[in-house]
Amino acid sequence: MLDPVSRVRRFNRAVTSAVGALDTSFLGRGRPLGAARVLNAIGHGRSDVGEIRDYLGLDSGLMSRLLRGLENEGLIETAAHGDDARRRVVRLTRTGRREFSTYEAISNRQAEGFLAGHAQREALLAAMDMIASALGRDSIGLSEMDPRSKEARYCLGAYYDELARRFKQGFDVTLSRDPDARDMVRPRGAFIVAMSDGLPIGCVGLKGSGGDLAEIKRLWVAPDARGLRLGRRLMEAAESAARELGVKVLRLDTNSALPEAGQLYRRSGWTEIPRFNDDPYPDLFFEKRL
Amino acid sequence: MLDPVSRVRRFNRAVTSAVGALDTSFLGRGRPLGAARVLNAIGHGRSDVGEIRDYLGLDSGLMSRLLRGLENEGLIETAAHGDDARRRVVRLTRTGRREFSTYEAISNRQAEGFLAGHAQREALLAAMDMIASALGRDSIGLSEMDPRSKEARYCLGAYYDELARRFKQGFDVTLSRDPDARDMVRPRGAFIVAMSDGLPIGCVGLKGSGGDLAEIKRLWVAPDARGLRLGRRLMEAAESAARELGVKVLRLDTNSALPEAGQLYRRSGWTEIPRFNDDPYPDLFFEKRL
DNA sequence: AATGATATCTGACTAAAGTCAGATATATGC
DNA sequence: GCATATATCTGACTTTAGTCAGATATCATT
Repeated sequence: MLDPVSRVRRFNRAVTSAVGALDTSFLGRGRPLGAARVLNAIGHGRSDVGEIRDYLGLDSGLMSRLLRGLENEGLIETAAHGDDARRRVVRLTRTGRREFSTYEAISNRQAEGFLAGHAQREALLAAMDMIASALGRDSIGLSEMDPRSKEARYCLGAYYDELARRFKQGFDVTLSRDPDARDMVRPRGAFIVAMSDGLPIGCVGLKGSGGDLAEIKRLWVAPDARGLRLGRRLMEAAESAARELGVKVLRLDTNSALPEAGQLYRRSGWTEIPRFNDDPYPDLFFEKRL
Repeated sequence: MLDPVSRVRRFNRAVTSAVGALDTSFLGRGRPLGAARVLNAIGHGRSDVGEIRDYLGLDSGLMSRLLRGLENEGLIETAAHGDDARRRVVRLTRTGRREFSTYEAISNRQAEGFLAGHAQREALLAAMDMIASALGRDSIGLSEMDPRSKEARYCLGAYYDELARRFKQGFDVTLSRDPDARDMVRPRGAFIVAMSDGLPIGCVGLKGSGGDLAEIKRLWVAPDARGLRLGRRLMEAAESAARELGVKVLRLDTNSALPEAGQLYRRSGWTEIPRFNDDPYPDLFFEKRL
C-alpha cells in the first residue's frame, strides 16, 4: 500500500510526536530541558564534562552555564580530572542522586505506561529492539569480555536456544565440546561481545591453545540485529585478536542448518576442510590461514 | 538480559537522537524549525489556520507571526475562508511549492538513506509499521469506504493472503462466496477501513440484503496492529452501521484455524449456530441479534 | 440592531537555547 | 623554559519559542 519511503516517514512522524510528549514530561520538575538532560547524563554515569558536551551536542559556553546552574541547585559537584587538570569531572551529590532518581521514575513510568496498554508485548519489544539496533548501528561497539560475564552468558544462552530450535535433533550443550572459559581469555584466547546501548546483541569466541592454532567458537548475532553486517565485524575482530596472539591458523566447525553462517565464512576467505573433531553437532569444517 | 522497561527506554534513546538529527537536517534551509513545520503542514494539504495550529500545538500569536514570516518570504498566500470570514485559509504560492518540495526531498533522502544500509529491509519496515501503529493507537480512525477503493482492496488482498497461509488447504477466493461490492455499500451494507496515519491496517464488511438480516464479512487486522483491540472496534463499528440500516439479525461464518477470531465473537455477544451456507471454507457459524 | 462568542492579529513581554570572542589554567612538544 | 594547543569558564550578545492581554473583524442569536 505505502511505499517503503512513506512507511519510514510514517514511523518518523509517529515517533516525533511521541518524543515530544516524553520531553514535556521532563519539564514537570521545574528545570529547563537542557539542565535536565545534563543531570540525566551525569546520573547515567557520564562524568567527563567534554564527553557530556559531545554526547548532548552542546556549546562549551552553554554547557558551562548549565553545570553552574546544577551546582547552584546543589545537585552536582565538579572537580579537576586526576590525569589532566584542565578537564573537569562531575558527579551527583546526595540531593542530585535523589533528583536523578525521580527523573528515572518518570522515564520508567512512561515506559511501563506504553507497554501496559499493548497485548502483543513481546512482539512490540522485539520490534523496538530491532529499530534501536538499526538506528544505533554506528554506535554498536565490540568489546572484549570474560566469557563468564553477565553479557557473555546472555549471548551464549540465546545462542544455545537458537541452535536447539534450528537443529532437527535439538541441541544439548553438555554433549558438545564446551570450551573451557580460560581458553577464551587472554593470553590464550578472547571473547568479544557486541553491545548496542547496553544490550548485548552478538558475540564470538576465540579459543586458543597457546600455540599457532586457534578455533572460532560461538559466533552469534541477535535475530533483531541481523542485516547490519555485525557477523562480519565480529569475525574481523576475532581474527585481529588472533593475529595479536600470534595465531597462524584458525579453524571452526558449523552446521549446514545454519546456511547464513556458512555463507559468511566462504565469503570472507575461509576454506572448507575435512572434519577435525568428533563433536556430534557440526557437519561443516573450515580453516583460514592468517 | 534487559527488562522490558529498559528495552523501551533504549528504544526511546535511539529514537530521540534520530529525531534530533532529522530536525537539524531541516534547518539547512535557513528557516527556523517552527516556520518549516508550518510550511510542511500546508504543503501536506492542511489549509485551515486553526487546524494547523491545533496540529502543531501552537499559540495563536506565534502561529500568526510564523504565517506572516512565510508570507513575507513569498511562500504562502492567505485568504478568508468562504463559509466563515473570521477563519483564514492558507495555500502555497509557486515559490512555496518549490520550497516545500525541497523539504520533501530532504525527508525522502533521509528515509532512503536509513533503508539503504539495511539488509533486513522488510523486517525493519514491518517493525516500524508496528511501532507507528502502537504509538498512534489513539489516532487510528475508522472510515467507511467503498470496498473497491484502493485502501479496501489492499486490506482484502492482505486478508486473502493470510487465509491462504493459515488454512491447511490454502484459500482461493474464487471458490468462496465473494460478496458483491454493492451489497457492502450504503444503503444495503457498509465497508469500514481502519486507517493509521495514511496506512490501512484493518477492515470489516457488512453485507446487507435490504432486509432484516445482514452478514459480517472480511474482518481483518494487520499483523502489526494486533493487540490494539482494533478487531473489537471494527466489529462495534460494523454493528452500529447495521443498526443504522435497520438490520435485526447479524450472521457470520469463520474457520477454527482462526482461533482469535472465534474468541472475539464469543466474547462480544455472538452465539454459535448451525451451518447456514455451503461455502467450502468456514466451519464455524455465529449469530447476533441486535 | 444589539449582544456575546469566535478566529485571527498585534504589541509587549519572558525564558530558553545557542553563539562568539576572549580569559584562565593546564598540558605537550621542542 | 617557551611556544602552542587544549579544556573550561565568563560576559555580551542574538535567535527562537512561547505567553498574555487586548484589538479587530466576523458570526450566531435574539
